[in-house]
Amino acid sequence: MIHPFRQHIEEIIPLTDDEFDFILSHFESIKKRKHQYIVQEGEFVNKEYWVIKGCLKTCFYDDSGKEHILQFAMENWWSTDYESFVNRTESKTSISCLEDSELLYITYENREKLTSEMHKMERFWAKKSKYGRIALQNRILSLLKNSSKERYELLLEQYPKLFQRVSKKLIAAYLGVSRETLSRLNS
Amino acid sequence: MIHPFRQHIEEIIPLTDDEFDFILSHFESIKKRKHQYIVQEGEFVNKEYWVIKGCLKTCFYDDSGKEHILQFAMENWWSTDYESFVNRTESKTSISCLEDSELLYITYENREKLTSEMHKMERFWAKKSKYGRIALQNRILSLLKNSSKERYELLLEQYPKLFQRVSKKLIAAYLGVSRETLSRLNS
DNA sequence: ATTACTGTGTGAGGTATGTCACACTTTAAG
DNA sequence: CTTAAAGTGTGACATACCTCACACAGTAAT
Repeated sequence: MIHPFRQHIEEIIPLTDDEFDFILSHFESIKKRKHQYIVQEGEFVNKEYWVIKGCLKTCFYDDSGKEHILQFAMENWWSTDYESFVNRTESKTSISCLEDSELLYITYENREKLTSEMHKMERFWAKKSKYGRIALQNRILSLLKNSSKERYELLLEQYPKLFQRVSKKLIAAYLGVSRETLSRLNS
Repeated sequence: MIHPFRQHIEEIIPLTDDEFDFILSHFESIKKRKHQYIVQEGEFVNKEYWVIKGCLKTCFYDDSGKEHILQFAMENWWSTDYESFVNRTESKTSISCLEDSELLYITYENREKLTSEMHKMERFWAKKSKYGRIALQNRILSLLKNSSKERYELLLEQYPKLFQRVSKKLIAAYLGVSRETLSRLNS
């Protein structure tokens, strides 16, 4: 059976067996239990994670202590505090497990090494970065132009599986409304 | 005098004279007047622009016809409908000039060509893409966690020049509030 | 100079959303 | 099994923000 991570990379760049083994040798795997943290606010993050199995949330808090969600990550998604990872600054967000999770991760140093040793991976990450940027841009568009109800429906349409795995409170924190308002959107 | 575009690239990657000339040969320049469009919604965008002089807005409209602003671009900033440019899809946004403007642009084909011919530029764009992603991420963080007043103050702090060149109506459309509300924030 | 257009501030009133409170159910922990 | 904790829905009320209206200043076009 083909490794799900290989399948993920090959959606963008075809690989030989040797190339995949070489890539994989730069990663480690790790298991984490529900409620455990992968990244804590204020840390210097030097790993980027890929979800083999499980579900993560990237969250942050406003001055009144209210939680907001930047991103969920389910199977085949990447997660890290991107700003901290790229700029070597303190993380503004925390990442934790919503379920018991199995992850691959690559350190900053290994990512740099792999980027320079293997041009295919430089191209892979460049593509990923482009797509990530487009997704974020569309989220901003949606935050500005759509009502809460519309944002709720768009999310439901795009990621129906999320609603079976994640509490409404967290969905609300992602959409930018209170859980009470989210609850009343259906009526 | 050093070309401002060279200076811009050299903030990330040092260049020889020949390298810069080679890069520049892939670009064209163009002048546009205030109110003219660079990109219109629905078009397939195949150019990426760099502002030598002037000011652009990237805007889009909700169902009620209200204008929202995704991005401003002043001197030394890049602008295009990134999704359309990367994915070869129809643009969701329009880009137009807020002042008479002077621009450099590169076509999609030339960008691909330059990326493959010159590894330094592949790295330059990869870096730019990373930074762009971080900026967008921070905008989402701000939209979720900060009040309108806080967003206003953060923008004023980060881009004071913008307020001397752009109407409050457009600032409001960028921040995601009505111009009336923006006007009342100061009191 | 005249006219139109755009930008800006401010009042009045409506609406969407937030906050607090409580009830009840479901899930997790000892 | 028992108890605590988290998730969910709903009512009552407060509030931030939107919309519409109007006034007036500044700018551009004829």
